[in-house]
Order: sequence, then structure tokens, then C-alpha cells
Amino acid sequence: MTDTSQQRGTGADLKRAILEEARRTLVEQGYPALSTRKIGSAVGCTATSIYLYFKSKDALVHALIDEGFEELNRRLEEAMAAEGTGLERLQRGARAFVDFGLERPAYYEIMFLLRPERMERYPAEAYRRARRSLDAFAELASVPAEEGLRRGTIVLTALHGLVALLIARRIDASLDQETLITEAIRSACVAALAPHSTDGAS
Amino acid sequence: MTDTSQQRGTGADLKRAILEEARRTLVEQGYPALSTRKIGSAVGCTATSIYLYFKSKDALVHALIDEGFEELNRRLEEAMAAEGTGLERLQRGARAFVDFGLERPAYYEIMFLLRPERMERYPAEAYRRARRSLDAFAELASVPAEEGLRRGTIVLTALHGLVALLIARRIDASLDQETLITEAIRSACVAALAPHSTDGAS
DNA sequence: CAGGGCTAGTTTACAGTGTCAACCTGGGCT
DNA sequence: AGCCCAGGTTGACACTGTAAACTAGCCCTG
Repeated sequence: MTDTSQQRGTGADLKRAILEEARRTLVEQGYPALSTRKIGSAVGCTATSIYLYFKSKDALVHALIDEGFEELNRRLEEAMAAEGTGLERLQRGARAFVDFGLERPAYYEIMFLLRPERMERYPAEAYRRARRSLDAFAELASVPAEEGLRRGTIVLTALHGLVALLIARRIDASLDQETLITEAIRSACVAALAPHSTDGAS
Repeated sequence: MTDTSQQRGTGADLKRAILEEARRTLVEQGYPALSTRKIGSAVGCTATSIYLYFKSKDALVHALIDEGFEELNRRLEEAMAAEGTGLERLQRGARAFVDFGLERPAYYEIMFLLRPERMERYPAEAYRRARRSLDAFAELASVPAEEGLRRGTIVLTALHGLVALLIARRIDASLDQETLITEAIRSACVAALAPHSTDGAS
């Protein structure tokens, strides 16, 4: 037993091991701790071996992003599948989104917070598919397609801002987090489903 | 004339030059291009000289963040000072916030998008002061203090999410950006000033 | 005027990072 | 037996922020 560095298989096994280690590091120590050399030594190979299975470090991260979107989408579908009014379902979806962000901040970071240029190599197609979440939001607003997409997007931006600032601890600590979240969600969801208002409020 | 590297003064002059160069780089090439060595060579000194005037690279960035908050606050005050109903003023403030983010993305990034641990060294006091913007939002909701702070925070989070995703180009390109922005702002502001709703909608 | 000390800056070095090019090595096939 | 090649490694490059040690120039004092 040399130490940790011997759970390495070869070929596809090694690729799996690398991915596993990357996932573990991401969850336990966050994105900045992800380094090719660390992964390599933890998995029992050199840093450059990673490039046999991933075109770049970013490509490795993209694989993790895919995992993240899979879980997020699963949660969203589950939350919104159950019965209820449109508003209720939308609110449950929103809640699921926020919970995901708070429970998996490291995943959330690489999915939504990573510098744009890191994402450019992330295939646009994959990204669109990954963003099914948005479609789910959009379809709930029973309005013309574009308007629906817009309203879904607005909800998403509001939720994103909430999660992002919570994760970054940039929210005034004197506020009760739970109340803030429920109020923010309600505010965003109610507005999204409100009848089309062509001019000022009533 | 060796080359560019001769606009250097000494002492406080050098500090000013460093700050200027940092600001220029930030605006022209973005935060990731900020490196101590590049700044040094552009300004005519070595990388380590920067540490004579700034405790760390982060401290230098903090100085830029201060500049950013100064401009943002100025814009917000200007936008919200003019007459109008509470809603109108809030909307103008929100618009000013979004415009700032879109016009100064690099500043916005270091102010709101930088990794949290980079900010830990940013004195909490300075950050609170810098966040006067939020207070301005809060005071417009004429409700109890805590409720006002919460509503202001919710508006801020919504705007932040909007700006963050716009800057990151993660908004569906088929949407008209201008419409999206005005709708998002209206939605957030109307909700913030809505009467207190203890239970479900009417 | 000689010399001490301080200030402002540089040199050098360390420990990291992602990534590329060249090298090696063991197992399967001809 | 001999070859080849998939799969890994070694070593290097160009960066990063930053700390420690060193140095040139000036002012002030004896």
C-alpha cells in the first residue's frame, strides 16, 4: 500500500477514475482546486495523461457540467411534474433550481458562473440541450412563443441572481435566508404568470 | 526612448501610474489580462514593485472595485434623484444599474462576479459602504425596515442575474435584448412596490 | 565632508498552473 | 522473432502571484 495513488485502471478505466476524482475534488474542494497535476497524482497517473482522454482541462470540466445539468434537469422535472396550478408548479421548479444551487454550489459555479470564454469551447448544442430547464419554465407561461421564452428567461435570470449572490455570500446577513428565497421566488413567479400588461399597472 | 516603458514616476507617482495602467488593462482587455508582470512592464517597473504600494494583487483590484462602486453609486443617485413616482424612480435606478453592467462589464465582473474568496480580504466596511446602491433601492419601498431591505435585495438579485447572464452571453440570442431588459426591470420593480401580500394572490 | 541609515526598487527564487513534444514500454499480431 | 502501436511518462515552456534578499541613491547627522 504505497498510498492513495493506486486505484488506477487503464484505458477507459483510467478515464472513469479521472472523472470520478475530478468530481470528488469539485464537490469537496471546489472548482479552483481542480488541477491536472492534483487529479493525476490522486488517480495514479501524470497530469499529461489526462490529455489522452480529454482535449483540455476545460473539456474535462465540460463533462462535469453535463453531469450537473443532468441532475438539475432531473430535479426540475421531478419538481414540476407533480400536479398543481401553473403557478404552483412554476414555484416548485424555481425552488428546485435554487436548492440545487445552494446544495451543489461547486456544480452551480461551473455551470453558470464560469468565465464565458471557458464556455466557448462548450458546444452550443450541448448547452442548449442542457438548458432544457429554461424551456420548462417557458412552457408554463401560456402565451405566444416569444413572450413565453422571454418570461421564462426573466424568471431564470432572477433565480440566477439570487443563487449567485447567496453563494457568493453577498447578501446582507441580517436577512433571514429562507424568507428571502421564498419571497424572491414568489415575486418572480407571480410576475411571470401575470396577464399581459401593455401599459402601467392598474 | 527605450520604448513604452518610460512613463514611470517614482513614489506616489508610480502608484498612480500602476493604478492607471491597471484600470486601462481592465477596461481594454478584461480582468483575466491583469497580471502583475504585465502592469509592471507597461509602467516601467518590476512586478514586485507593485507590492510596495499594494499588499497584494487583490488589494490592487480592490482599489479598482472602489472606483467601480463610486461610478455605480453616482449613476444610481443621478438616476433616482429626478422627480417621479416611487416606481418610476426605482425603474430608472434599475435601468442605471443594468446599463452600468453592460457598459462596464469588466468593472461589473470584479465588483460582483469575482470569486468570493478573492473578496474576503476586501474590508467588509468598504463593501457595505459600497453597497449604498442597495440602500437606495430599499428606502423606496415604504415598509418596515427589514421588509424594505428584503425587497431591495430581491430587486438587486433580479438585476444581478439579468446582467450576469447578459454579460456571459447565456441569454437566448433570439430574444430582443432591449425588450428583455425593460420587461425584467418592470417585473422586478412592480413586484418590489406591490402591497404586502400575506397569502396567495387575489 | 565622511558615514550611517533609510527609501524605493530590483534580482532571484519558489511553488503553482495548463499544455505540448519527444520519448519509452509492454502486449498483440504477423 | 520482429514490429508496431496504444497508452503513459519525462521534460520542458510560458505563464501566474508573491516572498526574501540584495542594492543604488539620497538625506541627515556627527
